[in-house]
Amino acid sequence: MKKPRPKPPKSRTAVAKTPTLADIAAEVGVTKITVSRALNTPDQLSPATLEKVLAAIKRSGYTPNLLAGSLSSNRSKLIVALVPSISGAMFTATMQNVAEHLQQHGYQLLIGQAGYDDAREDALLEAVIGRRPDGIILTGIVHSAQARQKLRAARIPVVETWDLTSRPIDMLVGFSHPAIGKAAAEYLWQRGCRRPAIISPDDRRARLRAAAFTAFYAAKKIPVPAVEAPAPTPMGDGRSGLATLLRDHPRIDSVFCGSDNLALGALVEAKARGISVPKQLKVIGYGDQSYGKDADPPLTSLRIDGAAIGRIAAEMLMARAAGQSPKKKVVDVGFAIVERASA
Amino acid sequence: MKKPRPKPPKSRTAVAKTPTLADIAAEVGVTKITVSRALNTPDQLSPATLEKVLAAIKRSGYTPNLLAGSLSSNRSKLIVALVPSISGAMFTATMQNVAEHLQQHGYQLLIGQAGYDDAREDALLEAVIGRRPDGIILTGIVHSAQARQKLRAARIPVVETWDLTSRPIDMLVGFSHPAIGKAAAEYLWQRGCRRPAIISPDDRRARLRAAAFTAFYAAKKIPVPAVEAPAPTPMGDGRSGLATLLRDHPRIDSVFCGSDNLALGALVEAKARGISVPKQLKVIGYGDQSYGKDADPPLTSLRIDGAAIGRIAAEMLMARAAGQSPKKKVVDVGFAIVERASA
DNA sequence: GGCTTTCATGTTACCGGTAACATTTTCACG
DNA sequence: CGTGAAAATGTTACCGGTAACATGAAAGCC
Repeated sequence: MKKPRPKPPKSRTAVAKTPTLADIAAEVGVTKITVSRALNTPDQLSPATLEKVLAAIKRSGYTPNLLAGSLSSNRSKLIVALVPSISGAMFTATMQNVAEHLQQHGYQLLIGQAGYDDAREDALLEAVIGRRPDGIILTGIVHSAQARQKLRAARIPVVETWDLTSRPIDMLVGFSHPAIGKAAAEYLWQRGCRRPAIISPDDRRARLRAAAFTAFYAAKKIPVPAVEAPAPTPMGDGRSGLATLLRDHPRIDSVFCGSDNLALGALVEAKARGISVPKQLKVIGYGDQSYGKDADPPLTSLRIDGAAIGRIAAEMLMARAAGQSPKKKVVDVGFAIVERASA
Repeated sequence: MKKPRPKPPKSRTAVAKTPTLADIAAEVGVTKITVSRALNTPDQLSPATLEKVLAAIKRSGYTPNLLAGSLSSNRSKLIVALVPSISGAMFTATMQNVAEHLQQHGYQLLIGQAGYDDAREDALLEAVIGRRPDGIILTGIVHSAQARQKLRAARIPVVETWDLTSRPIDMLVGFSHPAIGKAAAEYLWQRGCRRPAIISPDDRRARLRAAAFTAFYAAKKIPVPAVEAPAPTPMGDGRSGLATLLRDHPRIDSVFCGSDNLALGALVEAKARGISVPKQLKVIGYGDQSYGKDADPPLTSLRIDGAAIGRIAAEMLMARAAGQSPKKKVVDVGFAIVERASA
């Protein structure tokens, strides 16, 4: 049986609200959908109507509620990227490129700071998925099984970056960290270094590089002393890191640094102690930051093409948005050793 | 007259969709609102029901659609911060602090990159407002009249930061750039510098500092040669900047650098030319980045408490969210001169 | 001129949640 | 054991848009 109709509920917002489609429509004397079309598909309207509607929109200072639009259309025109730290200069080029590419397609990029800590990543991912972006770009690969499952269940295109795995959640653009560690080791080995050491950030990817470096020398029965610094590593940690190494292992002849910042700090410390680089000590960095070439001596470093990562990731997402599936779901952008004077 | 009822429209999404509140509710045998309460106000439910619902949620991998929730409740639990560049180390501490504070209150921070270019800021702001965040943090003050009007019309709490104005859109946490330029000039003047120069990024705030610096010396009839570099300024621009200055004005005795990066580059260039710092040339930076103290010589710099800016901005927004209005709508966090060996 | 197309606009339902109020159940207590 | 208050759950409407289909007006065509 029909219940008696409840009395009209009072308006939820007592104060003046921001204008909506309906307000504009009423003012112009058309329906909501016409106003919607004026904004989204203007060539579907007659020039006269279009002009009237746009004028009213302008007059009222109306800003479309994208929450409502996205909910209805199931498209948010929003891509979310998660980075470990917004300060990490490494990812800047990537994000810059992503943002530029997305902009061309009318998409917006928002960046979330995940931290280097895995625990928080899960919570953040949940919140991100909840906002139903049209794509998610992750720095590094996701390790929590639950997070992977949720990402898959959400059916949102995902690009993992800056790392490599044979089983990505969806798509991937990255490179092999172990390959970098090995390349650095080979490079130093060929230049006669027999007593290398490592100064490394404590994040997972840096550890992969360090482990591969150590493994290379271990195969030659050479142990590699190492110190770790909490990411993101400031230059000062490179100074103190080298100081620690020299105290415990005064005869080291080379340092593989897990970031250019650390390498720069090591250079400063070496200079302060009168150790000549590269003669007595070879120093090699990672990241090839722009300041490396201005260091004294100029820094040898491992270069990653972060811009390419961003460009490719964005292209993959845009392809998906257009309904295509990208030719390759996994792209390895590789790396290069930039040889300068420090090693 | 009632039109004939249209035939039931076909489902909009043919493929399997992600689960919704209704799905969970049906599975457990309760209504949507009960499931909603399980997530938002769990102590309103009986323990038995709560457990059943949560189990079903977990089983299904359900992720709440925050678009729908925000639309309905008019609260998004989202704060958006716009920074000129995510690479700018200056804003990192601010964002870090904002993120931490917000997290404690269950809010999420997303960062948008606005660029140093004003034109784009308007478009980005429009998109941001459209997502109806519960607060907006801006780096710098907004200058476009239209953007200011839209921000006001949207009734979203806004905090402008890193600058000062007597007429903020809403709230403000910052400091005076001209005061900094003047302080730097006084500092150098007192140390005997009579032929200063400037290397500055080309963004608006840096120009304010440079202009005040120049004005101080102009009052003493001393012209100040200056070079500009496009923001964000890498260290290399400091090198080339000093080189340019020395070529055109070989007798300068001090440089006020608009960023620590530039100052570091200037130090490198001076050293390369055998110019002794601070004896022949005093160098002063801005930002007091962590690497400044490891420079050779350690860098004198103007320190801004970016962390405090972030903390206060977050507190202001959280106060607003709680329905209070903060005691002070404008906070000047000031600055300090950190004296080291370079000047 | 009548008929088919195309163009411009409207109607209805729905996206997936939450607010506000209503109803039912449970529990304490005289 | 009845009664009133508190606790648990339900009902209805609505947030502000867009999809899909419907309809009326203008235009093309033989």
